[in-house]
Formats: sequence, C-alpha cells, structure tokens
Amino acid sequence: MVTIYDIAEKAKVSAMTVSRVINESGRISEKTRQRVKKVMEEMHYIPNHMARSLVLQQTNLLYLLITDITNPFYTTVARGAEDAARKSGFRLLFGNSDENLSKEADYIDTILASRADGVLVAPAGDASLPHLSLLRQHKVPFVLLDREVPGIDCDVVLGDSNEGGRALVDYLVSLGHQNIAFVNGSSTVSSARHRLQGYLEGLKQNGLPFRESYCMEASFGMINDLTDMEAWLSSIDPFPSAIIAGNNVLALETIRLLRGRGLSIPSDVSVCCFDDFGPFSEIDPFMTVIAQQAYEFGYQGAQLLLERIKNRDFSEPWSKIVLPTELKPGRSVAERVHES
Amino acid sequence: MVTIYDIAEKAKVSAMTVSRVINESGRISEKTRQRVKKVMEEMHYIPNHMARSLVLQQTNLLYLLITDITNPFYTTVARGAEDAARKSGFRLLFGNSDENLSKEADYIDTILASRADGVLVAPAGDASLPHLSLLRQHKVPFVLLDREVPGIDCDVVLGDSNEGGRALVDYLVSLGHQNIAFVNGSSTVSSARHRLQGYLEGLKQNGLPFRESYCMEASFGMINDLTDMEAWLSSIDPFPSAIIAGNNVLALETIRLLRGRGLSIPSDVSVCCFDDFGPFSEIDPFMTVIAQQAYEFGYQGAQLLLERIKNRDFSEPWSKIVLPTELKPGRSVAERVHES
DNA sequence: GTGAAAGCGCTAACAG
DNA sequence: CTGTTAGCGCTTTCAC
Repeated sequence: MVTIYDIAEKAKVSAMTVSRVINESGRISEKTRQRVKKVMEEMHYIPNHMARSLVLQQTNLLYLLITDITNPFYTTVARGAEDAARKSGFRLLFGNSDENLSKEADYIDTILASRADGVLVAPAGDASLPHLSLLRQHKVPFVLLDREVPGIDCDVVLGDSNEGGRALVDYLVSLGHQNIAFVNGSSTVSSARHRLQGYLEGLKQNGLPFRESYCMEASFGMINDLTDMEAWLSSIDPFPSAIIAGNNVLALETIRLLRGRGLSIPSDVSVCCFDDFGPFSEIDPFMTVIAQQAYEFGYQGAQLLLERIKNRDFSEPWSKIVLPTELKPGRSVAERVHES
Repeated sequence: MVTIYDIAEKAKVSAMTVSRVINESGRISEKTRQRVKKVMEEMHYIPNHMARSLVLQQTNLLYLLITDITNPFYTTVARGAEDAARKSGFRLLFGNSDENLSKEADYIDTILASRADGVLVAPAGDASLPHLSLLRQHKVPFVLLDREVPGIDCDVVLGDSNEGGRALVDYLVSLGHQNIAFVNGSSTVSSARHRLQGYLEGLKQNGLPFRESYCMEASFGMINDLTDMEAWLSSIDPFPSAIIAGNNVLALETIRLLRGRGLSIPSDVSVCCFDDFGPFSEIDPFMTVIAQQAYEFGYQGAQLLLERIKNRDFSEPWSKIVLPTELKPGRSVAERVHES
C-alpha cells in the first residue's frame, strides 16, 4: 500500500508536506505542490480514510437506518438523505433493519464502532429506546425519521399521520362507506398510534360508531404468518365495505387475503392505505393512498443532522418537522351506493 | 472516548490483556477475563473499528454499488447481498450511482479510501472500465452484477437477457403481434446489448423482418428529457402494435408518453419489458415482464466475493453465473386479432 | 498467562 | 514555507 511516506520519499519532502498538499492546508510553494501531486499520481496514491479519521476523530460518515429497503417509501427517503449528505460532502451509508430489533441493535453497534458522525434512524418501534439511548450516551447525534420514540428527546421528521387518517375516513364516507375497518401496524410504533387516532377522529367527525372488532393490530413489516389477519377477516361482522391499511405492506397482504377469500377489490371491498407505492406503480395507480413526502423526510432529516454536526450543538431545543400528507385516489376504492 | 487503556487501568491489567479478552485470542485466566469483561460493561466500552482495521489491514466491510436505489430490482439485489454478507459476519454498505459515471467514480474513491474488503458493482456501463481497473490495480476484489464490462475479467452474475428477449418476442407473436418495436437502454450497457440481440433472434425465429426504425436507444436511468423518445414515437411508421422496453424504467416512461399521445395500453398498444416491478406491484401486475431473480443476483454475487476474500484468491479462473428469467404476463399486453 | 515495545497511516502542534 | 515529534486506538511480536 502506498502511504504518504512513500510519496514523501520519492518527492524528497517530508510526510507533513504531502499531508498539506492532500488537505490543501497551510502554505506550500507552488513548485513543491506540483512535484508532490505528480508523484502521488505516479504512485496511484489513495488516502487512507481510517488513518485520517482516527486522528481527526471524525469520519465524515453518516448512516441511514431504515426498516425495509424494498419499501419504496424508504428508498425514496434514502435518496433524499443521500442528496443532502452529498451536498455537504458527507458520505451516506445505509443499513436495513427489517423491522427487527436485533438487526437494528447490530447496526447500532456497527455505527458506534465505526464512529459515524451522525445517524438518521427510522426506528423499529418504541423498543428501539435502548439503542437510541446508546447513541445518546456515546454522544452520536441522531435524527428520527417517520417514527418517534417515547423516552428520548431528539430531532424528528414525521408525517401527519393523524391528518392522513381523518382524510382517509372522510374520503370513504364521502363515497358512501360506513363500515370501515382498520388493519394497523403494531401499537409499539408511533406512526401506527397516530394513524389509529386519525381513524378514530375521522369516525367521530362523521358520526360513525367505533367498533372494537373493526380494528386489527398486525405488523408494518413483511411478515409471513398471516393467520391472525386471516382469522380477523373471518370474524368481522358485519363485514366492512372498506378497509384501511396502516401502511403499504399491510395493504398488500390484506388484498392478498381478501382475494384468497374470493373477494374482488373494489367491487366487494374497497381498500386504501397509508404510504404510496412508489414511482413504479405510478403508471397504473391501483391503490388509493395517503402519500407522504418521502424524499423530504430524508432530505430535511439529513439537513437537521448536518446542522447539528456543523454547529457541534447536540442539545435542546429539538426540532420537530411534521410533513403534510396527500390523498391520492386509485382504483382500489369504489363508491358504495347503499350500505348493507 | 473509552479505550482499552481505560479498561486496562481500571481492571489492573495491561491493554494487551484487554485486547485478548475482546478478541478471545490467546490464553487468559478465567478470573481476569471476567474482571475485564465486567469493567468493559461498566465503562460502556465500544471497540474502535477504525483503529482495529488500521492495524489488521482488513475492514470486514463490503460495498454494494447499485445504479438506482429506487428501482425494486436493485433493492431486492441489495437484500440478497446483505443476507449473504451477514451470514459471513461481514457488514454491507450501499452506494447509489444513479447510472452516473461521476457519482460512480466518487463511490469508487470512497471505497478505495475506506479499504473495503470487497465490492459488488452493478456498473453504470462499459465506461465504468477505468473505475474497475482502479479496483483491480489496488487489489480490491470485486464481482460484477447484472452487467459485464468488456476489457475486465472478473466474477460476474448476469441474467439471461438474450433468452428473455426471445421469450418476449415469442409471446407477442403468439398473441398475433407482428409489428414489435424496442426501446432499449444505452448500447454501452452489456445487458442492453444482450436484450437487443435476444429481440433480433426472436424476430428471426418468427420470420419477422428487422426494421431499423423500430429500435430506439435511450437510457436505463430516470432521465428527464424524453424528447428523443417522443420524437421516435412520432416517427415510427407503421406504428407498432407492441413495444418492448429494455427495463422497467423505460417501460414506465414509454407508457407515460403513449398515454400522453392519447393511446391506451393495451387496447391501442401493448407494452412489456425486462425486469419486474417488485413486490409492491404484485397485487395488481399491470405490466407483462421478464422477471429476474433479483435476490439471487445479490446473494450469489456476495457468495462469490466472500469465497475469494476467504481464500485470498483474486485471480483466474473467473466465475460467470447466468440466472434464468421468467416471463410473467400482465394486463399490459393484449391479443392482436388481425395485424394492421 | 501476562506485559512492553513498536507500528498501522495519518495530522496537530510546534519549531525553524 | 517546511520538518520533527507525538499520538489517535488497536494488535503483533517477543519477552518474562
């Protein structure tokens, strides 16, 4: 491996001079600068980030932890975060927790051990608290995306899930639906709680009764065992004319189950959900969704983080950005002429 | 920051002993091991990867470079690669080149500078050659995914694009189509070349003539300026009854343009493409596609890479894995009763 | 079983 | 403008 000492020797200067040329720091005569640069090229020198970070105590490295890399919501978040990071000369690395606390813990370890300058985290849920406390304890600045975690104060970028829930109910009611069920993610995830609350408020605003049996708690992640959801669908009575899913994955699974029961969407049941299906579903937007500004989650989250890193300010007051949502009608919801 | 020296001092041993406890190397009495472990916990010690990698000259770090993080094909590749890497105790970091050579070059620099143990690359195209040569020059093992690059010999995992192209033409012909156009990615990308060849062979097999004007060369990436494609669509004569797109992004753009011209898919024109649209489009598979085993691209690619790293064998013979494709019919292709 | 010394590649601080 | 010294946190080598 070529080091600055190899360069120094060949260019007949000291290692320090080489370092100065690389970092464009300090005053150096144009002549030696050119000579050093030439030797660096000749020897195909590549600086060693680790050695540099070790002495500088900073890595210029940001991490983004998401819970599902195949989910178009998160990949769009990733792109936003990456754009913001690049603009500030930071590198961004991704980790994928799969809604799994132990994978998340692994990534937090990796992040801690690699001394990242900051982290953007979409936490798996409230139980992510110990991981975040660990980051705080080790003074690694972080920003939460999409989900907040009770017990930890920090910058956070959220979607207006509450408003989204109300909008979805309003929309369904305006089309004649009155029996509206809700399959949600785990109540250990803040966005699930807010979405449920929006749903409840929507019902109330429209003078609709809340039925316990109309609500089901599942998981936001890709789970394989759908027995519980299947059982729930069998048990709902009267069967709803519309179902709201807590996110895009749940919508997918719900639709599969409904079709498995021989039901058609939307002629038998209408289905809609939170989160859109990404650019690759735009040609034929089947699902009625509450779209979120995914790119902005990443971009603005990264900006908050970079701001703190630059100012070396890791304390209150914390920012809380709440991004608006937008209802995008698709073909998965139909008008209900008369309620059964 | 807590270092092994802090631990050593408090546990009344030398730093070396602490190091041995951490790495479970060398013989250590159970008593001191326990004491050291206890102190490490008390002091919330986190090992410093950089310092360790600096002396060990290995990072346990793999990179995956993809060309479009929002493309479901690549995110599924990523998941496969991650699973394989984790199984072997390697960390996997992602980079996103956006089909952009200069972003790709930046990532290669970063990878080189951070001394990754290996890289999985979906290259932007043939012009990625210098980047790959750089990796080779610095003895960083790498495996190419999805695309090969003339001029560089290495392990590679490809899809059977040729076969896919023939299958697509066969399928269209079986439905009565004879005027089949092809919007392809850049001919500087190997998969585009193979797909074109499959298309040509498909035509030949079915006794269909090749018309120069039926082929268009665009880009696989999300490009904003669709003027060329628009012009091409205006110029084709006779207008095709079916269009094959070189990948999912091109299919998306083609459909937008066709609809912009007031045409309906599939009643006016049938459209199909290479690459599927990911799990989030499965509920309602609009597009007829040549699906690829995306997960296997990542998984098997990572395995090839890990194999080489473990054996410290970075020379010939190189492996070339060609994964089969599968035609998945959707609603975007219709039967053609009589050809105009 | 345990420790001391040296060095991985780099840069901050100080000299000159 | 340029060089010397010391040290970032860790592990290898060789003693004891």
